[in-house]
Amino acid sequence: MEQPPADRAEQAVAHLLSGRVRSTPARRLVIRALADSDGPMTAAELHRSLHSAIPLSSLYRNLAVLEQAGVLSREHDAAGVARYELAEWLTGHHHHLICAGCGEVRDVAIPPETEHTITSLVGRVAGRAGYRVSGHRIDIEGTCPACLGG
Amino acid sequence: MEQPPADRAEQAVAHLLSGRVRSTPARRLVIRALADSDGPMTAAELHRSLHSAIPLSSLYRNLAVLEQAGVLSREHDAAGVARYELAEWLTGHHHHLICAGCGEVRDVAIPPETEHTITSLVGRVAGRAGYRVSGHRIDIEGTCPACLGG
DNA sequence: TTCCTTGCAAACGATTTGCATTGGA
DNA sequence: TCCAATGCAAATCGTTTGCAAGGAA
Repeated sequence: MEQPPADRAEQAVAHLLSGRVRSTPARRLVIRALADSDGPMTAAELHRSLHSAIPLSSLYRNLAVLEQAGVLSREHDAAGVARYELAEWLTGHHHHLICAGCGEVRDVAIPPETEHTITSLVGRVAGRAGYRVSGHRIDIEGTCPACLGG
Repeated sequence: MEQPPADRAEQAVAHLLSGRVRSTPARRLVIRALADSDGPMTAAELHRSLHSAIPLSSLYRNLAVLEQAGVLSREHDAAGVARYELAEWLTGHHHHLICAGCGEVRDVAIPPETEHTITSLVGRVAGRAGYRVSGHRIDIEGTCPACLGG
């Protein structure tokens, strides 16, 4: 969004090396695929997109390593399947547009002023409940153009 | 939130009957348990809370029926486990406070004016992407009081 | 050498389903 | 009566793990 996918991928790899995490071909492939995607991907989607170059078990193991390294984050979609994307410090803060028809998840950014409003509101509401806030996530549910025109 | 749990449970049962869905003891138990909860519950939590009165397979089947009937909704938590709660037309619109420590999910409401602001903003952002919006969900991630004091 | 990573196959846990039986309207 | 709901056991599917082999530092 703010910067080209290739740069984000580089940053991610650099971050790995700065820790004690190896940069392997498989990991670079995964990072690249996620950097090029316009939304979080499932393990199966990654597997397909990489033409089965990485067996599912290795893929899952690498996803776990990358998640622990802080390079990517995991969530679960409406079907309960895990979806992975680059961590927010790489992609920039954003939210998700989720199609009720086909289930696709697409990144979307909202204006900084509104983000700011939401952030402070969220802090106030959570503080009232005694929580210390670490972040928030907004999922916008709707129907995508493709499913609308069907 | 706006109305006592018992009323919501009654409304839910009435809604079942108004459709072609039977009101069975198991379903009433599930509805009552969810109406009394202050956050979405997993099938395992429901099973435990009902002292195993309903076998897991029947529980899952009833949850599916109730979801299709529009009486409850399903989401998936960070662990990928399904959590069920009464549908919003019964509970009123609300969001979730999620503890990163223990994983508990708690209902939280935010002020109507802010909701309104968010709703219109969300509509604008999604519209720009060609989506027709049907709703939104905000998850506030943080640490609950219990986990903070540990 | 010494770990870390790999790939296969087997194990896992949440959820679903087949089937015979029970029960509500 | 009759279709829907039940309960058990077995199957399913995404995900995880044991283990032996391969690679990088």
